[in-house]
Amino acid sequence: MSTDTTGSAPARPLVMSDVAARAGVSHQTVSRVVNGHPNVAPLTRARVQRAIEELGYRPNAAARALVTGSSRTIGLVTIDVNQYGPAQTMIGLEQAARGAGYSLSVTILDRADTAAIQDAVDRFVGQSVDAVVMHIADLRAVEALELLDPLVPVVAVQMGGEGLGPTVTVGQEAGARLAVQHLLDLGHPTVHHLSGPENSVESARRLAGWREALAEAGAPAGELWHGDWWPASGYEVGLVLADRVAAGEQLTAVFVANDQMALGLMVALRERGLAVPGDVSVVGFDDVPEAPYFSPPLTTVRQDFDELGRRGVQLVLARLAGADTCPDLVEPRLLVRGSTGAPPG
Amino acid sequence: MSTDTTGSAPARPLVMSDVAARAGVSHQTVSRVVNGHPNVAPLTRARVQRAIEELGYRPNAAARALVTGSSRTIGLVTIDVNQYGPAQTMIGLEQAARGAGYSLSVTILDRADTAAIQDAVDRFVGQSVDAVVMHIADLRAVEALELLDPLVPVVAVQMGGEGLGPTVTVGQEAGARLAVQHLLDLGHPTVHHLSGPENSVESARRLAGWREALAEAGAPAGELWHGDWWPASGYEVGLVLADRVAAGEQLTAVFVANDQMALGLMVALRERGLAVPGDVSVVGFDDVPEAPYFSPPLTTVRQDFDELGRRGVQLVLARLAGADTCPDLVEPRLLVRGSTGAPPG
DNA sequence: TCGCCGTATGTTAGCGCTAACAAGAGTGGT
DNA sequence: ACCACTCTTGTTAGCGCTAACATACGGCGA
Repeated sequence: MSTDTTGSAPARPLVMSDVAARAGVSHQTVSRVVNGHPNVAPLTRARVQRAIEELGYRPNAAARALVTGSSRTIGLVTIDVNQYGPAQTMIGLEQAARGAGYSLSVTILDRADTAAIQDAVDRFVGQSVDAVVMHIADLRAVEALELLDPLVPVVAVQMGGEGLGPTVTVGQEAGARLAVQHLLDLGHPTVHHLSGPENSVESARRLAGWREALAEAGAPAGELWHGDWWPASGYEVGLVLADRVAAGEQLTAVFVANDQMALGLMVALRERGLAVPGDVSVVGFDDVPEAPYFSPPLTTVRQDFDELGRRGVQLVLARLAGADTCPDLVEPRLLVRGSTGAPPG
Repeated sequence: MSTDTTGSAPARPLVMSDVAARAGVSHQTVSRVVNGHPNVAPLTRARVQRAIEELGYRPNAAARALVTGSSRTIGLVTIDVNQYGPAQTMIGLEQAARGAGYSLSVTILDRADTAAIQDAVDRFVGQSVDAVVMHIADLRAVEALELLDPLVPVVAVQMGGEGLGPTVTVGQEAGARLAVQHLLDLGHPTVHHLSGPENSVESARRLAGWREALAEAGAPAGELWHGDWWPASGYEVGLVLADRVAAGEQLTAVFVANDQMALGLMVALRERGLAVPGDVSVVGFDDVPEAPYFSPPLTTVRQDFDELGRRGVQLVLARLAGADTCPDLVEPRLLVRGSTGAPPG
C-alpha cells in the first residue's frame, strides 16, 4: 500500500537513484536502508524510508539476483496437484516460503520422467533459484533425483528418506500400522490391502507398513491389489472383492492406500449388496475434506500436508544456512469414523 | 540432457564467455545463437551450439531479465488450490506457460483480501514478471482488481467479464441453464438452488443463470440456499430439505453450485431415507473426477479447467504482443449420470 | 596537539547479459 | 577497378543493484 503523495501512480519504473535523489543521499545509502544494514544514521534512514514510501519504490529483483547470485526464489517441482495431498502440500510450501521472504516458482510435471525432472531442475538453475523442492513421490523420480548433481540445494518432500539429502515425509509406515492395528483390534482375522501404483513411494511405504503390522501381530498374510489412486480403480477392486465374498470367502477388512480409491471400493461393495462396515470394514489414507461425507463416513489416516510443506521450507532454510539436516518425519493420525466395525458373524 | 564430454559436471556456474572461448567466438555471437538471431553463419552457429551442449550451458535468467526488462515469468495470484477447479486451472496455466517458454511464479492467498492482492501484485512487479494472471473468483477480488493500476498487464481468469481488461471465464450462466433445463425437461415443476458463498463470482453467475432459465421457462421461482463449497454445507442444507419433504412440501429437483456440496446434500438425503433421484433429483457443477463414483453417480456440468488455463496464457501472450482482446468464453457441458430422473408421483 | 579508530556516507567496479554501433569481408553492377 | 551494398562478427556501453574500497568527520587517549 504505497501512499503516493505526488498524485497519480508513476508509469515509469522507479530505480534506486530516484529514491536517492528525493532523499538527498547516494543510491548506496538507499541500498543500505533497503537491506537493513547497520551504520546508517537514524535520521538518514528515516528520510530514505519516507522517500521509498512516497515514491512507492520496490527494488528490482533481477538486478539484485544478478549481483548477489540469489533470487530469493524457491523452485517447486511437483505433479498431480489436482489431488488433495499435493495441492495442500503446495499451499503449505508457498505460504511458508512467502513468510520467509521467498517466492515460489512452480513446475507441474505430467509424468514422473527422468528427462522432465532434469529439465525442470536445469531451468530452475538458470533462474538462479536458491533451492529446489522436489515433491514427486515416484520411484523413478527418486532414481532421477539420486542421479542428479544439481548446482543448487534440493530438498525432497514425501519421497522417502534414504540417501536423498534433506528430506521430509509423513510417516507412511506408521500410518499403515495405525490402520491395520485398528482393524485387528476390532477383531478382524486379517487385513487386506488395496495399494496405489507400483512405482509410488508412498504406496510402497504403506504396503511395507501393512505387511509389518500383520507379521508382528501374527495375523495371516492378506490379499494385495494395486490401483492408480483414482476412484475407478477402487471401484473395480470392490467388484472383485464383492464377488469373492459372495462366493463364501472370508474378506472382512480392507486397508485402502488413499481415500479416493476407498470411495470407489465402498460404492462397488454397496452396489453388490454388501454393507460397510457390516460385511466389510474399510480404512482410507489422507483424510480428504470429503471423507466425513462419504457413506459411510470414512475411517482414515490423516496426513498433515500443511505441516509437511512448512517443514519442507524449514529444511530449505536450514540447508541454505549451512546446517546439516537429518530426515524429518511428520506423524500421521488415525481418525475413526463410520466405515470400520467388528467383523460379521 | 547435456552430454558433458569433459567428464564430471562443472561446479562453477558457466557464463556466456566460457562458451564463447570454447567455440572461438565472441560472447555476443553466443548470445545471438542462444536467442536465435539471423545473420549467424551456419558453421559458426553449429560450433557454438556444440560448445553449449558440451558445457551444459544455460543462460542466466536474472542477467537477461535485467537488460531486457522481461523475466519471461508470469505471476499467478490464486486461492483455494486444494479444490479441484483452481488446481486444474493452475495445471492448465502452468503447462501452457511452460510451453510458451514462460515460467510461473505462484502466490496462493488464504483470503480474497484487497491488501493481500495488492501486495501480491506489487511483489510480482518487483520480480519483473511480464504479466499477472489473477484467478480469484471473489467479488472483493474483482473490486480490488478494478482499483488496481498495476505496472504490468493483468489477465483475469474466471472472475467475470465486465470491465476487467482481458478475461477468460467458463460460461457459468450457460452451465446453469443447461442444468435447469435438463431438470425441467425431466418434468420437474421447478428447480431449487444451493448456491455457493455470496461473494463468489461463480456463485453469482450460476445463480443468475438459474433464475433466468426458470423465468424463461415460466416455471415458478425456486428456493435458494447458500453454502460454502464444502460438503458440510451441502449436508446441512440436505437435512433441511429432507425435513421439508417429509413435511409434505414438493421439492423434487435441486441444482447445486458445485459437486462437493452436491455430495454432502445427497448423503443427507439418503440418511433421511430419501432416494436420489427417486424422490429428489440433484445436479452438480464442475465434474470433479470423483463425481462418477458418488452414489448415485452425479449428473453435473463440466467445466474444462485445462482449457481455461490454456486460454488464460493465450490471452497473456496476445496482450504482450500488443493485441486488443475481448472477453473469452469457454463453454460448459452437461453430463447426465444417475442423480437425475423424473419427479416422483 | 596529534594520531588513531569507529561511524557515516560516497565512489567505483562489476554481476551476465543484450542492444547499438563499428568494422571487416565478400559480391555485384558499372 | 571502384563503390555501394549485404552478411558476419567483434567491441562497447549499460541495465539496477550490491560489495569493496575510499573519504570525511568526530571523539578520545596520550
